[in-house]
Amino acid sequence: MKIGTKGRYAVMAMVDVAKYGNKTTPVSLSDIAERQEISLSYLEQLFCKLRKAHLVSSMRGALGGYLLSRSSDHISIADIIDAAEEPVRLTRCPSIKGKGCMKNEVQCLTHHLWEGMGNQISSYLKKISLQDILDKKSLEPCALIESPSSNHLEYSTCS
Amino acid sequence: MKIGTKGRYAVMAMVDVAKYGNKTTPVSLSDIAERQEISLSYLEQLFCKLRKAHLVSSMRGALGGYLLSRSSDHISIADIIDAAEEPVRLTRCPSIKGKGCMKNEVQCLTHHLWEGMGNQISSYLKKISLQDILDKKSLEPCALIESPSSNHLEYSTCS
DNA sequence: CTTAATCCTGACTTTTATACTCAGGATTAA
DNA sequence: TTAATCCTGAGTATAAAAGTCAGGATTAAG
Repeated sequence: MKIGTKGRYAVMAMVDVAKYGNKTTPVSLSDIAERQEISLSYLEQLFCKLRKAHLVSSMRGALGGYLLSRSSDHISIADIIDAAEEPVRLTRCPSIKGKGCMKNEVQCLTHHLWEGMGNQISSYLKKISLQDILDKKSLEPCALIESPSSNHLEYSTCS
Repeated sequence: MKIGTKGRYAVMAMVDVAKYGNKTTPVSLSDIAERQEISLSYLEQLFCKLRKAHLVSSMRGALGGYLLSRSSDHISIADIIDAAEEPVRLTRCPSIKGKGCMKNEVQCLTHHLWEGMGNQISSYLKKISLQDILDKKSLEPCALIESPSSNHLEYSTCS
């Protein structure tokens, strides 16, 4: 899993749909574009993916727009990012997932690390739902405890 | 914190130094380049940063090379990545760290999320030392528990 | 004291991925 | 019939990443 603007925009847009839509009234992309300051065409691309991932359903025609296809507490952030962001595989060796790879030892030693980190991120994002974001209760489970000296520890502080 | 090849190469190179060097014999970049299949000039750039971050010390001249400047169990992966990777700030609003930002509500709701995630990653990587990687005990603390359906959950499976 | 191996540095180029645009079609409420 | 919307693919432009190059500084060994 990787997180770039695409994923971040997708999350923002979904929060917008969750906030301004309900079961009967869909939210149009042009409204989202305006509120979130994201280009309309770019949103169209994103929602194409979100729809294919069954996170939203669309209503075409005038007064159309998008609706969440499940309730906001059953959509996790990981769901959204998985849908929006294309999978990256910055790999150099032909290891099959699960099976270890056969190359140079030192290189392979680090595989566990990246896998572990990916799991860490995705398990974190799986625990957080759209509704949690609306309720602002996204932060508690993760201890902010310290990172006093280490600056530039920002992943992307701000959307 | 962001992780690209730069950070990954840096970790691989540091593991290499930890493995093939000791207190008296430094490891030359040309050896690392060959073993890890990373371009020499690129390594030179990386080690410039690693040295400035006091993670390695250099010995110039023939038979020179790099040494860890602390023992391998006192160097965390977070240390290495912080040193190698330049900080990203994919931000659109002028919020100051700590202080909340003043813009549009939905945008700001997601800030907590990204901050939490950054903390999640860095606290994970802080717990893992170079020595842990050599000992292959990097994976245990992080539960691999499940990710059955969700494929492309790879951050970067392979170096 | 010369040489070869190394570190050191900045500037440059190439490549790739991202972010974004554009053009046009399909659908449907009013 | 019209205007608002979704829908899609192809194209472009920008920026960041990855990698190269050229040349200097330092030093162990012969």
